[in-house]
Amino acid sequence: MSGTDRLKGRAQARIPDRTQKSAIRAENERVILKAAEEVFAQSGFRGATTGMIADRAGIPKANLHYYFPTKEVLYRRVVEHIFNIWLEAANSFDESDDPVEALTSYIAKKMDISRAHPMGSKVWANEILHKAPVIQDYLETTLREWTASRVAVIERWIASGRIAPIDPQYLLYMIWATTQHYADFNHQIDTLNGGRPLSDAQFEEAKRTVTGIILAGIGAVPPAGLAAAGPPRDAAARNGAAR
Amino acid sequence: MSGTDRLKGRAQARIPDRTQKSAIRAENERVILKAAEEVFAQSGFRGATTGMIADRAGIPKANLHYYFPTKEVLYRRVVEHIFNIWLEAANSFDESDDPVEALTSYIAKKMDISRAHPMGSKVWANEILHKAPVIQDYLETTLREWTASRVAVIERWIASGRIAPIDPQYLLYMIWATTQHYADFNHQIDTLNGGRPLSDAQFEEAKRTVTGIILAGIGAVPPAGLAAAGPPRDAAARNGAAR
DNA sequence: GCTCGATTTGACCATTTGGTCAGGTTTTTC
DNA sequence: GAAAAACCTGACCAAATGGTCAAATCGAGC
Repeated sequence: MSGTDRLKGRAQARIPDRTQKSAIRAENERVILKAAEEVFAQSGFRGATTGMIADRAGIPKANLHYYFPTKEVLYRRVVEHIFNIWLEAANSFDESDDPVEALTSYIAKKMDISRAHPMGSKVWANEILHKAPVIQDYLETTLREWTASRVAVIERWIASGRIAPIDPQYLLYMIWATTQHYADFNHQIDTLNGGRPLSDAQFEEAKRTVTGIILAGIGAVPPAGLAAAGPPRDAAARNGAAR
Repeated sequence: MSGTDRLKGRAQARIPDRTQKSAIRAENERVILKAAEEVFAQSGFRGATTGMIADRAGIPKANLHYYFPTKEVLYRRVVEHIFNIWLEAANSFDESDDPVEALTSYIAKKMDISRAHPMGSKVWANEILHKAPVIQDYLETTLREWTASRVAVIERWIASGRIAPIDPQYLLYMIWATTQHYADFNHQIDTLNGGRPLSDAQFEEAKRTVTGIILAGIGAVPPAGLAAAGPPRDAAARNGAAR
């Protein structure tokens, strides 16, 4: 489980330094990784068997082991994939220096990821739940740096009086928790929604609600529906429409 | 995994109807359940082995199977235990009909549970992540009813203008997600906190931040630190302050 | 201090599972 | 078009694991 030691397997050294992998290999790896993501999400690292993954990918187990020497290597690849998607979303945080715009776009992006990649998010959640045996190094480097720099951004917002003085760290956790909840706990959400997944409209409403509560919660914008006395556009419009 | 069929095992019928179980049995079950909660939280249902649980409980594996015939029975007992704690917290939602008081106390209670029972929360998260193979029935009955009734309460708050018109369902999800995050993702939080767990003071700050953002977010209270100028209540004052 | 049910446990078993391997087939390269 | 490399796969193996069992020990009531 250490993850630092590698290349002890035999197949590893067989790949020279060529950057170009054959089309067959690329396609098969893609199929296997997709299957692996689903099975790992559904069953966890331990619960997933290479047999299950191979079946779902439509290939014999021995073939899977031809491309990925061990279950652990395969799992690590899946987790790295998720983390890259997560990082991509992270960029939308910097789209603007305005808190309303930046947070709106970041939250929307994270919500969209939860909807588009629920499996990946679950794998990530599982990994953290089990103390990140495979990706602890990412947490301590990339994630730590990203978080620190965004905390700084939020602190500037506070200093310039654009949002209320809340602790940035806990605001970020709140955003992460809330957005990922729609992926990780989607089974619970579906069950409470009468056993059906949220419709597109419902999901958009959830997104609006989440964004609205957070923005209003940090004083970046007035709470929806209240403050109706003000000017025509902005909050007043939301009053009647919502719900 | 269905959960509806039981009593097919042989050991089940051995327990008559007596309500009183021997002191030895009670104590051993307690120790085993505690160990099981930790191991299931750390490794998931599949990743946990009865051997690991027995070791942690300090008894031979065969002895564990004397008290709990199968791993599944043991797991179910653990999950039921968590669910009961969760339900207990749920009551604090009804402590007051005032949104500020009710939500403050509910959020505080849920945060405290995350801190006091992180293992239990993780087991629950794991269970939902894997589509609730064991507790689907709870989701469809108790949880569904509880949620519906609290949605109604929140709707009354909205109707009487005490909070902004947000969708109650998504507010609840937000509270659940955020509070449970401190248990389920505590490893990530610890890592971002320099590898150390949150101190009591930090945790209280987190609790305040979460409560503050949510209450302000739904317009139950002005955002901390802002809106200090205007009239005491009335959201209109917040309008200009923001942004 | 005897009896009988409750408890304890080492040894054991069947199944599952990650991973290997030898030998075959296909694709690429020259 | 043939040699080399890449790819494929049925059969197999050692280790791990959930669960069983028979025999031993303990404990409360008489």
